[in-house]
Amino acid sequence: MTSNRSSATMNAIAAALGVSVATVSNALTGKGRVSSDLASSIKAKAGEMGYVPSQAARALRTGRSGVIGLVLPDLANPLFPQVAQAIEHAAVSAGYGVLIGDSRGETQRQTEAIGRLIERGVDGLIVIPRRGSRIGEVGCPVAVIDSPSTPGNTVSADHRDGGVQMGCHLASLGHRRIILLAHSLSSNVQIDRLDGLQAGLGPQAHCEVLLVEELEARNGSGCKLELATKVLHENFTAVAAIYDILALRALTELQREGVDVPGQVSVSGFDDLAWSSIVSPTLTTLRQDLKTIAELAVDALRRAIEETDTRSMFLDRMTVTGGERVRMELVARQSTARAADIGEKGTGGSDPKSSILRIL
Amino acid sequence: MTSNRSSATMNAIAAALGVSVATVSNALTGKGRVSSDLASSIKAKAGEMGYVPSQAARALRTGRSGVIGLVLPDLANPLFPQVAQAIEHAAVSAGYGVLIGDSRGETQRQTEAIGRLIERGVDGLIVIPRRGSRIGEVGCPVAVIDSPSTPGNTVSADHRDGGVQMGCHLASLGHRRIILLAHSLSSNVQIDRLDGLQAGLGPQAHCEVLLVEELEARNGSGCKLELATKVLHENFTAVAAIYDILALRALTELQREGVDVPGQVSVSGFDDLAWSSIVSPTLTTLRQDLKTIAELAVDALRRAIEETDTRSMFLDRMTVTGGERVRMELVARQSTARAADIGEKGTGGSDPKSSILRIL
DNA sequence: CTGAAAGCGCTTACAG
DNA sequence: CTGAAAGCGCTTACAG
Repeated sequence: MTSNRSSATMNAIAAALGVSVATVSNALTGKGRVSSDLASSIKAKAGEMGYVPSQAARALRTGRSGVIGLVLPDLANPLFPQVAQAIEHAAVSAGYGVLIGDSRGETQRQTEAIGRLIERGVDGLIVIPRRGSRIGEVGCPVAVIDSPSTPGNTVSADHRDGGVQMGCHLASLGHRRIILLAHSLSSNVQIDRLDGLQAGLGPQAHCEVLLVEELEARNGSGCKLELATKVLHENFTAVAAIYDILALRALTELQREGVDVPGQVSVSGFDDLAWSSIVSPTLTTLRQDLKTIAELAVDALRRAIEETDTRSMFLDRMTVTGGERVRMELVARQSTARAADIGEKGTGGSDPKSSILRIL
Repeated sequence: MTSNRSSATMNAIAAALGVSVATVSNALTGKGRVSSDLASSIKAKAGEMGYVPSQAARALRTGRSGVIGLVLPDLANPLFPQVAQAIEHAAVSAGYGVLIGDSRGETQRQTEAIGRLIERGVDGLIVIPRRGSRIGEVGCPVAVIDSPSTPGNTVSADHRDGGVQMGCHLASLGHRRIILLAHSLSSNVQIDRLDGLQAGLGPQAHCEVLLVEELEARNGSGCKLELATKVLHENFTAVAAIYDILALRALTELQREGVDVPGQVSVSGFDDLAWSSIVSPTLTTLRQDLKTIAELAVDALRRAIEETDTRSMFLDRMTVTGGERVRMELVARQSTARAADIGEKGTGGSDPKSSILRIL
């Protein structure tokens, strides 16, 4: 059944009330061409009969499905679900349904997913492109969420500014020798963050960029980062990771080697994943304002969709642009706390090391 | 546009070829009532003209949207994305689109989400119910993924057996005093896992169940678990957490207190989240076979949907049952390794403590 | 303010 | 094997 198995149709309502379907339609959609008395009795009847409009019929007639597609590079990646949740919410609030398409990390699947969603009749698409891929013309409006540095980007967190914030934060805590831990330079997001970090730390800071992709190419995936040695022997006092997963990897590895965080070295991440406030020490990170990003994306898409109807059908280039940047929010937690602050956090009290060793 | 803005219709194809739309339809849907010659030339023409079928028209006519709804308790929860990914894949393979509905952790929203998806015309629903909630009659087929102990459950991982596996694993490593770390007993999944753990550990084991929900009710959310004291003073040798997030919390807290994992205490989780193999030490856990679970759920739903057409429309009770259990797979990693094994893992070599201290 | 009618693009008995 | 026709449930000019 296209809708509820036993749902009444407009025809049934019209028959029950002795009016025409046109009037029922006008009353129910609130176009206002019906006397308010009739309108209310129609609405009452509709409720009573359990009327549920047929989206299929409406879509066929109006050419609008009321559904948008969400294309994600990899649903299993920990940040995207939060994005998906935010977009689902924004879309539902705007009256859209959300059809998902997962690229599972492959560019080709991304193209396939887009194709499938379009065939399903979506009115528009929100795409978080796979690293380094670009979205071509697809014949329907597309809002892209990526990095401000990505051409065609519609909206994204201001990753560079986030980096600047974190850089300033670390600099203000006195850090001068910092390891910048990234995965790969093929991602605009990572480049923006690194760039911001360096800018925020300032010229007097000595930074060393560690690329996990390279390390793993040499030593196998899941290899040690050898951070402890570096920290201890080369006097680095902070590890600024480009996203929380890397921070977690660094944090646990350091702890395992007996290095105290934040006593001997501070650790920070990006994105504020669900567990960031649950690990010990809790992780200093930057939170994306996914709610705002989602709302801006959905809104830009909605406008583009509406414009499509108004404008000529020949207009096939439909990429929504705008390039809005949404500010990230610094969340300072224990992993970058100064010794004096650690006690206040309420969980470091009985930590034997953090109260003895520290370098800042 | 319901589909591609400039897509040809069957009418256009029929006109171009001088045949009837009925024939075009029959040829394109492969119902086989058309001569193979004509069929191929119609298909060729369709391809050439860039024909994309209108899902809306098809849905209106057939009463089937070809879309199923996926209702999740909380997309932001780390396990569900993996589930969503698996279901998206299974559904797409079965020819369905997937509309998402997120309950954001509230039972009421769950009901709303179900309603919205039904109004959008989904053919059926896959629901992962919120803890403790039950899905009432909704007027369309529903497959439930939860715990075998949940009434109306269609398919799920065999959480109890997973617990048994982990229990046996720990017992075989010599553990006799184990802390069982759970969040709450209001979840069937957690109860099943705990139950299995205790069964697997056997009667000679001394288990203590620690409920984080209770702890946090007393000491505030994010409070310390005070595991180190317990482990050190009460001679517990293992912490078996009911899911990976709790294991991570335990692991980092223990490490921070200077307790060596697995040297002094083993830690294990459930679910094999993305970061489980990246933390140090890597986490011993149980992997759900989400691919199989998703396929079984989609398949059960598909059968129920097809049955709906065949059977009387009066049949409104449509909950798909079955109660299949899918075996979980134990993934033994460093966090429960015996000392002799740690060197072999290739990353514990330079760990000063794990090679010195151990209790097993 | 209300209604009759056309039509969105398909599929499906039913004839031929 | 092929086609003419009806109809899925809506919305939207157009008349009245």
